[in-house]
Amino acid sequence: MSITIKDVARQANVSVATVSRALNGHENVAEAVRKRVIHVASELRYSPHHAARSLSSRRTHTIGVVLPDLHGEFFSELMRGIDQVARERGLHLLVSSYHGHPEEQGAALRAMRGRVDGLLVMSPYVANTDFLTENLTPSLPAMLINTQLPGTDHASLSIDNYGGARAMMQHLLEAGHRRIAFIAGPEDNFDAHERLRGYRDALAESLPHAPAWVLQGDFDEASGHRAGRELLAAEIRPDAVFAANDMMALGCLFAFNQAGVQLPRDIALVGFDDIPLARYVYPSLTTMRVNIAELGGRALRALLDLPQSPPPQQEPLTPELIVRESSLPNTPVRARADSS
Amino acid sequence: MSITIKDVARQANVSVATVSRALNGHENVAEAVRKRVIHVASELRYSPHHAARSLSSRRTHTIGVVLPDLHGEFFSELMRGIDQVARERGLHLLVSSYHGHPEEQGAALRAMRGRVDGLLVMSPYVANTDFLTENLTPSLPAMLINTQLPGTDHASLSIDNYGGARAMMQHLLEAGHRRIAFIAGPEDNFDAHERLRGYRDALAESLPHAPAWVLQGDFDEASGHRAGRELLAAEIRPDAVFAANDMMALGCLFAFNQAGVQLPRDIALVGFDDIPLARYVYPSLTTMRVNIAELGGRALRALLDLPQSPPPQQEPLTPELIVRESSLPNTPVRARADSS
DNA sequence: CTGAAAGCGCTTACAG
DNA sequence: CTGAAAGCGCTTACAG
Repeated sequence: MSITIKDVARQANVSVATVSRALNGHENVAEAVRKRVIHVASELRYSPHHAARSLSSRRTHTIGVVLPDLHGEFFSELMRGIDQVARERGLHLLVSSYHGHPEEQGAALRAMRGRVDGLLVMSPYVANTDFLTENLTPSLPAMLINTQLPGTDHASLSIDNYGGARAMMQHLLEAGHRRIAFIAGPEDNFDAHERLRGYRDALAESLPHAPAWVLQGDFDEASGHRAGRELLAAEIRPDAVFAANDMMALGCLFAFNQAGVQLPRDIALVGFDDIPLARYVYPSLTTMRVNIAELGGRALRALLDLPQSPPPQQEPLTPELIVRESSLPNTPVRARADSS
Repeated sequence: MSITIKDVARQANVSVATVSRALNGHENVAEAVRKRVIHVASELRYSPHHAARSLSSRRTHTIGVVLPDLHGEFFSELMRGIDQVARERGLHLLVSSYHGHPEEQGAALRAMRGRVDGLLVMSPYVANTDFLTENLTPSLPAMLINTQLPGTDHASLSIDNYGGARAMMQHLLEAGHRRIAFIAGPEDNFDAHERLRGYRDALAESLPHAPAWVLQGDFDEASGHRAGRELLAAEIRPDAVFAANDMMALGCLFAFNQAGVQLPRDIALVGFDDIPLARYVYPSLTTMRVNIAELGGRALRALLDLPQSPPPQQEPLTPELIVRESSLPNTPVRARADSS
């Protein structure tokens, strides 16, 4: 059995109420008593039982984080941002992922009851929002991240994927590219959807007669690699390739490298996200920088402010164009085999 | 106020005890009653209050995971493995990272009290183990991951980094390399330490007169990139470079690519970990595969078995040599600029 | 400034 | 098979 507040009270010769007050920093405790209590508590290695504390205080000091998945560059960065703010505020994180099975979101959300003071939820699915709406209760503050929930005014925070994709297209078009292929993300993914829409709209506006050239990918390197090979096999290759995220862009880049295609001389290539590797590959990758960690951090801060400031729709984060070697127009190609 | 077990009891015309039993699947409930209770519960969207439940049942169905950090390829994979097993067993995960500040581990561990049924702890620091030993109580089962805790018989699971590094050295030596440089990981990191030791020992045994050539890195691409540039500036370049992890190997690879150095013709390059990108870079990277997700999953399974089977020291996971292009001896270098 | 007591929402022997 | 009641370890009005 572990040490409880009673043990501390007995040792310190006070009531449990006083121990509680002393340890929680309430004002109304005599200084000498406080010191004694704190001393005894640390001597006994007492640490309050969290469940008991939160049952009586109605606070858990914990935030629930429900994500589609836990691994990968994106979630990992998101967690970093959330985690950092959580630490600043002394909060714990109860994480739960539903592994790409939207139907399990409901269970994940329900399981959070009585365990968290608030919820951060990301559900980048275009459809299947019922699992969400049905399980978001008004009694538990929740902040949606990158999640589209039509017909509700739920607080949410997202990335301007559409605007970002348009900005990237403008960059490519200004560089003189005309045959621009797009490697799309998963069809049921909201970000992927918006980025594709940005590509299509920008293309239709600038080059009304150019047909959209869209390859299906699913946001991982393998699908980018496949798409890259497919593009190389086309009768007329594209001038430029716009991958809906950096991981696919890298897969595509490696396919091009393997085939001896020179970037950007033969084909320009750009991505979206600005993952850490983007700047290290050769040639370095032009991309739209999305500050994912900031997205997470801001979402948590907004969640904590929620009762006070109820602006439900936050301004979306604007991605920033990062021009690197992979799309530099008319750059002299660097020598690749003439140094030792 | 949200729905409690009392509300369900009232609606279903039974006592709270019966509601509890019905919902928890106990045998001793009349079938008709069980059905009624379940129906009422779902109608009311009742979901048990976790803190209350765990306070009385002494079980939390939650596992605490204390890691140095939450982001990056390694932790992300580790979490994936842990998360998968957690879901199989219906467990939740309370995560906590101490962001590379070992001194905060104690607080993180103590905060887990009354919130978790067990602990998964990773602390890859060579020194500073006091924070750990002082806060690991026998009352809470704990499993150490990749953590060296001298003088205790704590249950732990780790990777055979030393053996892996030796195996890689053997591969390089067999391929005929003699001037082998090593890009080391952080000095206070246990994995880094073991891999360096493997390099040194293998070198000393096979080439007693060859001096060790060690560059300091810190496990990220940037430090690998720096080390790569440093190696290129050496009077006599190495035959082969062994980076203590893949991220550094990639940074080094990009530095070599930028300089026009041909891999593996000019210099062979190998890493450690087998992160997903290793197979996609050009040339693809030879590495030691560490099944990180399995490490996490196995650690959790071992934790759950802990009371029953108390073998404290688990067999370390053996990394597997994955030979790819970056170290293939005498491979014809593929053309890089002759296709269109 | 301090203590006795109620109460948070459950689970679980104990009776019946 | 069911209910009344104790109890889990805290916090917090309420008195004093």
